[in-house]
Amino acid sequence: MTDNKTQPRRPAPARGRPPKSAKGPDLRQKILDAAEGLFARHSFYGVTTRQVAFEAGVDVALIHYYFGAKSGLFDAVFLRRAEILNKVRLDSLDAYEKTHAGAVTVEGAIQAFINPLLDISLTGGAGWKSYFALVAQVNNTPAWGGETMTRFFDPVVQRLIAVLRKALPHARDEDLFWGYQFLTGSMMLAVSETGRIDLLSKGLCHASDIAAVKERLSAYCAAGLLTVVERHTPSLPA
Amino acid sequence: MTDNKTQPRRPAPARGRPPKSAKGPDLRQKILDAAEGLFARHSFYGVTTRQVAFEAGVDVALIHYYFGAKSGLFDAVFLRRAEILNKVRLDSLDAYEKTHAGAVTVEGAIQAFINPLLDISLTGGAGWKSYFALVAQVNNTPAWGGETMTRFFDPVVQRLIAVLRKALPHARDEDLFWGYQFLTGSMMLAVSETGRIDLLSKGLCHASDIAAVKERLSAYCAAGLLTVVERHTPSLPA
DNA sequence: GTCTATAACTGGATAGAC
DNA sequence: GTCTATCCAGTTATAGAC
Repeated sequence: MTDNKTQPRRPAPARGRPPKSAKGPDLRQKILDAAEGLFARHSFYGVTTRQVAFEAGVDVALIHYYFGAKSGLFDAVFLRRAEILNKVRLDSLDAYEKTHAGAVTVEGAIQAFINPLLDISLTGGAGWKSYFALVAQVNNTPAWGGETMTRFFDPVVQRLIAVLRKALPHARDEDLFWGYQFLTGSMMLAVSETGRIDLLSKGLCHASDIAAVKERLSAYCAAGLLTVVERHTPSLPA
Repeated sequence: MTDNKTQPRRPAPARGRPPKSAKGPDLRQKILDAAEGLFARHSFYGVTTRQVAFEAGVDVALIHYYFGAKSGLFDAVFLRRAEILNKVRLDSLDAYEKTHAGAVTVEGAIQAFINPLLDISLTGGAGWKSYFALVAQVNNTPAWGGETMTRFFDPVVQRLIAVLRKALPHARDEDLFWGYQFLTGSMMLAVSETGRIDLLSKGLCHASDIAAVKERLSAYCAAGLLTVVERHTPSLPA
């Protein structure tokens, strides 16, 4: 978001977590949870602060107290899990590179990038599922999607590209970037669980079946990337 | 859309095109054009009917006269090009099957499905670009995206699946459906041109470069699908 | 920190003149 | 068909009491 025309006018009373009072339910988190679910389903403009307040069991004014303008709430929702997700994925890529030094494969690198996300979707609960749906939505928003995705997630992606370069030293960068673009499109649509595949397959497949995605997605992307790269470097050494 | 709680109350005075008066600019189309661009960039709730009216150079009341409620306008935008697109793609798949009877390949089928869309994006102008961005956005909307995509585009997709079955007679349907799911995620993100790849690649690649997509996407998806299918049917005949 | 009350405004929609 | 004028429900946001 970072909507330039609606800055929070309050002096941002609570940066980070609520200063004192480790009070039970932690209303700040409840607001974020409610907002996350609603934004994921109905987009930024499709949700009112009142709905968020109602869903969180909280007064409307409290939202402004904690987050300033509505766009501040959105940013907070987006940032909260981005930090966790980035750390998990960077660690995964680091670990893969360390344990496979000199024997880095395309599929291995892609798995190290994709699987942490799918594992979180499998075990992280409803909050994470909403979050992924939200990211998928932002990913496909021309107005500010490209910029937001870049701002929050670029470091991990650059890290993935770097590992892929080791696996494919003769690949052209254009092919790696386009390959990543295709990958992220598939991955984000899969974790946003829109239910389309249920309808399309007449109940044979389920969008919520992330295990089925995990079984297939990295093989799919790895084979695709390899083919694209090979078309441009016909005689692959090694 | 098909928002159940806000039905157009007017008796839908103009179904199809404005009855008489083949008057120059055709305001109905101008409204649709304006709405298409705005919805694509800012989503349904992010656009007001007043904005649409302003952009179209038309009075707000006229929008309600032609389309009833706001959701009616959205549906009209979505439907207008869906009909054209479906026809083009069905024809393309038919033509491919006829000219390659008995020698249907995965990549050929996928090209027959993807390329008409990419060609339209390449030559169809700004309206079509907006339309694809809009479809991409709907595709990733959990609330009604799955249902809407199914309603408008299922026949073509089922047709693609049928052709793929001929190319891969031993493939399991689950793999074909998941393969399609991955394909549509990549394709729709590519044609929504969010500009992310420009930032990510620091200017090396351009989201608007649909020719680059066309060079790579069908090879990518075909290789991916083939790999997924093969993993489950190790000894491929033919 | 939390809630009440309300200001200030924007939104969709329509009646009725032309 | 198109525009003027307007209704009014619902929105963000805040001031100020507790």
